[in-house]
Amino acid sequence: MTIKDIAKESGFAVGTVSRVMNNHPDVSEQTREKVMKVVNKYGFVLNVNAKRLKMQERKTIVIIVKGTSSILLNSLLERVLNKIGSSPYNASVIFVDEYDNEAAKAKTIYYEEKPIAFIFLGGSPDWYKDDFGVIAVPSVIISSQADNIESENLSSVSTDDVASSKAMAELLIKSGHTKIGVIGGDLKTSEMTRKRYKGFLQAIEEAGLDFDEGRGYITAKYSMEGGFNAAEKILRYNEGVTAIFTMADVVAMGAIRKLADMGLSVPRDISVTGYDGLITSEYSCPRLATVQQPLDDLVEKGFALLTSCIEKKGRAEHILVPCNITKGESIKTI
Amino acid sequence: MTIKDIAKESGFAVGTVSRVMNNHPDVSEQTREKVMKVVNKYGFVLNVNAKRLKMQERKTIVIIVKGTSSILLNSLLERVLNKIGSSPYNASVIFVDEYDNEAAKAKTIYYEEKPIAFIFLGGSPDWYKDDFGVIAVPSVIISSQADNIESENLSSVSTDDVASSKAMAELLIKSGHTKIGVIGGDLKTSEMTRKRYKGFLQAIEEAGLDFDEGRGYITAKYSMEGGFNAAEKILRYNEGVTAIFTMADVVAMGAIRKLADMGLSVPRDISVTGYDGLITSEYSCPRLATVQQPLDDLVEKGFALLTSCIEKKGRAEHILVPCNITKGESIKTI
DNA sequence: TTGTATGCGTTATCAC
DNA sequence: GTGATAACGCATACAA
Repeated sequence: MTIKDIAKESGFAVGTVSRVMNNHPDVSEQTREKVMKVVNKYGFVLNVNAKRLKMQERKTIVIIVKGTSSILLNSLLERVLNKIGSSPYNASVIFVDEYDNEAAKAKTIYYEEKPIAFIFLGGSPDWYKDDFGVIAVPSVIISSQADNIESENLSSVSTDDVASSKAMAELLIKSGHTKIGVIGGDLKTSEMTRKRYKGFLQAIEEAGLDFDEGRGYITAKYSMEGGFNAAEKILRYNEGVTAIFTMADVVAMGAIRKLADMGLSVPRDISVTGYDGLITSEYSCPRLATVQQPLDDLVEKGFALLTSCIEKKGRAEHILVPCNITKGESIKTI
Repeated sequence: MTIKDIAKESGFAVGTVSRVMNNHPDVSEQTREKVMKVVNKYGFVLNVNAKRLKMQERKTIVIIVKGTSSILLNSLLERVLNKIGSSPYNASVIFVDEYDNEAAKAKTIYYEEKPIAFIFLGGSPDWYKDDFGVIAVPSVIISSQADNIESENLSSVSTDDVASSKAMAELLIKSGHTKIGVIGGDLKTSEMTRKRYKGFLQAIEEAGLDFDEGRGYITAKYSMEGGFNAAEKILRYNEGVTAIFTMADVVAMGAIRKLADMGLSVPRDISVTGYDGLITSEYSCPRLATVQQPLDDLVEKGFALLTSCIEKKGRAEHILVPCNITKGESIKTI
């Protein structure tokens, strides 16, 4: 069933049918009706491949999500899809593996699909240095900073990891904690981890506290399992710690679970902080002290930036949005 | 940049370039190398639209996910994408809104994209009755049962909700609970909810217990918030309940949070059961008694069924896979 | 082994 | 307002 068949059956030419299908104004109401009757009769839909080939269509925004298992990224994705749904563009979602190079993947897609723009959800700006060069369409990284990449096309909207992390550490310090352990990501590979660590260290330093970078920092995967395994090490290597600063809510939850297994109650025996502000953090027992990622704001600003780059040829920008600290119930004042 | 350009620069004809690009055997090694050199020079990639138009390509499996916010569905999606990644097919992911008619959406996509198959993640078999008729490609619903739809193309792989639910209720009863409240979904719209309720009622009946269907069943959204709001009602309407049977882990978690706010500790003061076996249930405090959905098995069988339908023209089937009950720590023996 | 020519289904540019 | 026709970029049957 092609436009040709519709033309034949309705008695008009293909050009006319095409005009009807695309709602062109220069076709008589009578003709439109006749054609539509045949179209509806067969439930005919235009062949998108032919259409796209012909139109060199560029209406698709490709969303590249780093890993499917992150609750945070899925929340962002949900919002982004909503945004795109009520825009003239359409979305194509690609999931790349946790440890894959998403910029290289984007490059392939860039050539193959010729999207009008890219949205990256999560991801490591480090990749982009090498691979982003050829991508000549507006792109935005949401939730990771990319101000160290000098590309005319790549924007980023993120929270200020250093400042937020520092604020959370300060809350811990203000609550009387002086011996704090940290469970974070891999400092070698994750820029985000480095930033959050930096903020933490700034707070420690400004408060004049001690921190043993060798023993006080435990590297873990950003997962419940990661937090679970790391919690024990924190206690073993750091006698007298009264608080654990983690770099993700999931890590905090894993840690809290492990502590409970060790007979330690949060916050009675030890305090724990999270990061991200997942919905779960509001319902966990205890409610988590966490850095609230402003998801709506992030997506709102990111999408606005992207469309401005697409339509008005605006320049790429790097925006930082502020975070709120949620105190929760997982910090004890001592 | 088209194959024409590559042809011109490499000194061969478009046909030859095409054959090189598609790894046809009947092209000399020398020619292949020369062509590839030019291809690599520009990072040239074939235009997928032209290619698909020409080949009438049907290699795409469309995955329709019901809502982005379900952790369970995202876990399934992750596994399905992995499966497809190591198959000759490629995936296209579509998210439909929680309350949308996914079968109608599938119908549109069916006409537009002409996929070779559909995979539905979650969803309400009810829709399919009306809208599935026209979809003449193999499809499988994973995690929801569809044995009441008589379509030659629609398979389903799911757990036996009635049996699993019954087993969970029996565990509760065996632990000494006789007055149990239920927090479930909307019985009017959700077949899954009806099945889980049916299993629960069977256990109650076989044990000769009483259950007040009017006051004992509280309808809630499948979310933490839903469970949070419903928990209080359960207690208010049912004096002396010692256990709450919920139909999802997220609901259980919301309920547990509410109970904690009311000064009630699980399982000391009241027992709570979940359903789904989310990773979170293993790390929550307390660990949740839950029905473990065998995600790997579900996806494995679903994909096998689908490919058999695609390739060997096997018939659609409705498979039930068994669930395991995880006891967790949220049930008190009384 | 390689080159040439045709058509996939659509849109847009002409004519009429 | 409508009809004819030339592309869009590719794969392939056929010719060389």
